[in-house]
Amino acid sequence: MSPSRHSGYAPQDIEPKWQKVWAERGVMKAADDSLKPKFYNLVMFPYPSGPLHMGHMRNYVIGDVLSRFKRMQGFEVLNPMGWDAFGLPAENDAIKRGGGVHPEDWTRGNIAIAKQQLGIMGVLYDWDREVTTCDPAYYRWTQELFLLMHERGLAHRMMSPVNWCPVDKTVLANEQVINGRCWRHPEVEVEKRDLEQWFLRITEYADRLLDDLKLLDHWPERVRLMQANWIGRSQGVEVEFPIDGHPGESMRIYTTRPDTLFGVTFMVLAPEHPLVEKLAVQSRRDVVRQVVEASRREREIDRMSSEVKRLGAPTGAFAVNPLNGEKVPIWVGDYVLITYGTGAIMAVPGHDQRDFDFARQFGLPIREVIAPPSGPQRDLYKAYIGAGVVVNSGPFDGIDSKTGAERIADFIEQKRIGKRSVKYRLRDWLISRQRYWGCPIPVVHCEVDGIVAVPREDLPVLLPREYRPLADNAEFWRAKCPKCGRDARRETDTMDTFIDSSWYFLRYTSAHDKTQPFDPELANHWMPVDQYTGGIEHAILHLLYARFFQKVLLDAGRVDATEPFARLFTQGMIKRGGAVMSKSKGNGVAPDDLVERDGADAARIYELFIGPPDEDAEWSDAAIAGPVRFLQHVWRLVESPDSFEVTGSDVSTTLLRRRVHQAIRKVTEDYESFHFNTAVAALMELANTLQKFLQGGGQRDEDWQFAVRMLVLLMNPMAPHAGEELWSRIGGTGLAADAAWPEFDSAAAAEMDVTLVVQVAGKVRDRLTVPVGLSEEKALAMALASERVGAAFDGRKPSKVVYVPDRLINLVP
RNA sequence: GUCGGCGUGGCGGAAUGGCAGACGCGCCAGCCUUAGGAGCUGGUGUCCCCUGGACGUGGAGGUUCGAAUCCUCUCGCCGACACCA
Repeated sequence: MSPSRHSGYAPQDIEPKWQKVWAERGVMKAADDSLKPKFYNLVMFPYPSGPLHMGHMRNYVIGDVLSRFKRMQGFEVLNPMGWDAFGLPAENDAIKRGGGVHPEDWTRGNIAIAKQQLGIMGVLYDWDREVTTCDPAYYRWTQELFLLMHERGLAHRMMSPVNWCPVDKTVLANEQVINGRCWRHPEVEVEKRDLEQWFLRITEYADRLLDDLKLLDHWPERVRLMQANWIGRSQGVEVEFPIDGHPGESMRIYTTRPDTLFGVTFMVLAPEHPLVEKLAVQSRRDVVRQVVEASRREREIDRMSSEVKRLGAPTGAFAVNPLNGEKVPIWVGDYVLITYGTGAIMAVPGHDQRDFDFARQFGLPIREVIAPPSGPQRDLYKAYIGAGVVVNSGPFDGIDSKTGAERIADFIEQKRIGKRSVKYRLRDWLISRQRYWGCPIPVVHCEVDGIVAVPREDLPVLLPREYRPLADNAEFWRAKCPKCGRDARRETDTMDTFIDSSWYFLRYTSAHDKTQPFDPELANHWMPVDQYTGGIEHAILHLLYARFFQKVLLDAGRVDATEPFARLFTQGMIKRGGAVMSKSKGNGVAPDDLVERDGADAARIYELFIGPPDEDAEWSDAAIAGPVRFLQHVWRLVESPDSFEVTGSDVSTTLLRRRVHQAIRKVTEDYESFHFNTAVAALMELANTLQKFLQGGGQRDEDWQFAVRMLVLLMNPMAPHAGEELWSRIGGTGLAADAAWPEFDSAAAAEMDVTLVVQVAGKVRDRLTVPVGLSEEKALAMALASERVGAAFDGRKPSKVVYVPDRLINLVP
């Protein structure tokens, strides 16, 4: 059934019409040379994995509302769109279908569908700037940026343990490892193999990535916190422990608690630590090797439980505590990570829970060196990890642990047995993927010259059309060394797709540049992105990588902005049936069906009205009726105001004017602050006021015309098709999309009378209608004159009066 | 375990120190109507001695003239990270 039957509102008729007009007139084309202030509005580009559902669409609707709003406010808006088109799902899907579909065809097909879906939702972009990361015209510049990283010493090859499926004989991405098993062969455990991999040295930027978070005061606090935790800077001390009986050999450890150095009762090496083999005494070698092997396998299996039994064995060697000369045993233990700090620790079971558990399990001694302020009694089941007074620590006894940590660190540096040091949990970024559907890494391996970059003029290194691993494609990997001309082997790894998305926002600023990744002048004109909108799932990786790229490009003199995204908004997910809407769960709502039944405008408004956009929301199939009725209501108000019966109401012309100006103020503020749900509510209220005005027999004079015009313009960013149609029907000049945003008149918006709440001891006793700005004396007199209040005081004076003008008066007896 | 977020009618939510429940969904009653899943009017937190009043924002305490809002503790749900020395 079409809603048109009763209100005349027929979205199916008007929506395609205006979509065509917007496209023909290039409404969302951004001019590089405009005199208007620029506004770069960016929505995270999608991975085209299939048709979009209303969960995805929320993001694009929010972005579109903002673009349209900012345009009407007089900004030159850059609002581009593209496709994060490389990646595993394309290959997985091809595999699922027996290899029948080429990843590229699958991807291009999905792009075409998604693009069409955005179109029918009335979401506009400057499609002239469209980028697709799997286009050679794009990835050629991804390769160029890789070369830039390589030249700057930021891209390097290094041995690294990777996940290896023994059946497929291939490396797996982390996402393809499920509970330590291959996603396609759950019967076999994944192995760790050491392979040479490409890394980007993001750790060199750890400090700046952390410190510059302070500049991002328009980012959500929690995203900044997540990034700070991910980078994980800690300050501590590295200390050398000489090894007993191995002159010249020492064990370097890192600790954030130098105040506990006198509490060391043993040392632990990570199983992968090179000293393990060297130090293990003959009689211990087999046991130690067993632990190393077992922990190697253990690593792969989900270790969610904190009650895991530790793996460990003594090496038989001893280290000497450089502070007190004590000999302590060196163990190997699976709880020490080779990837953090020095891969070796001093164990202080008295004041570290993990060391405590290990000591308990293996019967190692525990010594107290920090006395808790609460007294000397110690919990036998856990370590005391708090601050206190240093004890059993020779010359440092008696000082508080915080000062003690500094004194001992000073002492260590004076004696040259160690130094203060900063560590990060952030690792270098492993970007190699042994996968077909990705951007080829543009280097060649030559037996004589080693790793040689492909010269820029030879870019792009084209991904062959033939779908099979690049390492198996001799036509691809057979190459000549660019330096010496000998036969060489082309790199067959492709890049992590997060690289493609780390610079796409720069490409939009000059999407057709044939000589460079982006034109620095245009990039500097548009950057930074004024508003970036996307899912919270990208709070860490994508946003960190993009910030890293921006800083590298800043250092290379290619961009001026320190940070790429000035303002960030992370929208919540749409759930249905309690689960996040997704293709795999089959609970997605297709925009196509909604558009057909209720129209794009109703679908858009419902998505905005569903709740605060930064929070998750539960989809209701029934609740879209509200937005549908709202649009019909507005249509009827504008197109057939005579159809409202005059039944009497008290909405005067003055009140109508006032409500209109209040709505302008409210809706403008709500758009600015992303409170779209309350913006919709404000427009619904305005429509209800217009109806009351008609029912009160209000004349359709200038004030009425003004009210209608404002209603249409205010709703236009959210319901642009109905907005355009009504705008043209009421004789608006040009497109509503190009109309100037309404300004409110604060005098016209001001109320004459307000409701003053009268409280006695904080309880509401009466409500008085009083003029704005009433004096306290008059308010008090009126309050006491009130029957229900006067009775409570019976002629006595209140002991206290709290008066909040235009709001309330509270009388305390 | 660590960090963070959220708990308000039957439902989505509004109110960020000042009238709790705006706006909408659903529901109830009525009107109109050859019947539409339309439109219009009124109602819709709980309870009571019902022109009024008491209680009410997960729970317990606190600060304040006044708390959904701030503080402490606690319970529940969700998310991120997870042996980071």
